[in-house]
Amino acid sequence: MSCENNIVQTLKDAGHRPTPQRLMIFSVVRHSKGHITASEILENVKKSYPFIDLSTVYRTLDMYKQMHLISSTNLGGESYAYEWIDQKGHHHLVCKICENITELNETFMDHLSAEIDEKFGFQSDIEHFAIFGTCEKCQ
Amino acid sequence: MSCENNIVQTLKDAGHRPTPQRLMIFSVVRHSKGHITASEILENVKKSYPFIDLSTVYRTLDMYKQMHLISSTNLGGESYAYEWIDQKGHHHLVCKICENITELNETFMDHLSAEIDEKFGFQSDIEHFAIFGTCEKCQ
DNA sequence: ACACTTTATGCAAGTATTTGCAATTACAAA
DNA sequence: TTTGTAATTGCAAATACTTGCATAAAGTGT
Repeated sequence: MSCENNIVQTLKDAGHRPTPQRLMIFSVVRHSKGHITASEILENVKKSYPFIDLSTVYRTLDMYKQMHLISSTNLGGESYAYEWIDQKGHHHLVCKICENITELNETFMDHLSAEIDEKFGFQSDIEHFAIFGTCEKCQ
Repeated sequence: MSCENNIVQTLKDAGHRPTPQRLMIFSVVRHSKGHITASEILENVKKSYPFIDLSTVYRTLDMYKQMHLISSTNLGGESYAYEWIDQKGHHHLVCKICENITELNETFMDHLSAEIDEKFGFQSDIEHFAIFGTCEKCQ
């Protein structure tokens, strides 16, 4: 999948229209370092196109999510964190005491995924998980 | 932990007051078969005490959650599903196509938990997880 | 270019959940 | 019992996200 360069084609192939709003939202999420919230996306897109509505942002994010191009995660804050999905999904350990977030780029989830597929024939979409708990320092 | 009979003592031990509202909410969640939503809890409690407010329900659920007495899960619907935690946490496989939910009472998550603890010294609270994906029939 | 069909957008109103605050209640100390 | 203090409640208002609907834009055929 050539998500990087060819979002227009990717959208068309999936039967969706490559509207300016969708491309702008793509661009903001794609070039944001790490997580970004829906209203941050809105503010960013508004710099180039002030008339965009939050509902369009949410609808577009939903669409990209269904296409597995972005992930959304509840990281314990008040709003969801969105992120462009690169090659390997990644996960987070969120400490409920100090609120620190550790990245988990390992293949832990791949094992789990494989086990679930084997036992239940269920293909899991584990692209981005947040696991809550207590970190080493705070125990 | 004697969650079943002695909620009053459990609350006191944790430094919380066993108010009528909290006991009623406990009772509704404890005796509900399976998942229940915040507004279902509200409606149930209102049968005995019509003046209770939704915010009290949410605050009480948060408190029980922090005490690890209940779990809350986004099962893909519009509102969160709450559930009393019994001995063993359990998990769900939610099919995004047919929306069917499979229970996952196995120890899959225990392995994962142990691995994370080993590598990162991070104690994870994995009591109730929902894993989204595609079930066997819908693939 | 023109007309036609379908999809996507913006707006306004809705739902789920959270928060601030003044009034009330639980509990402990006198 | 009475009184004082801190926790808890209900209410109202806020926030995050979703949905319905009329208009506008995109894609297709002529």
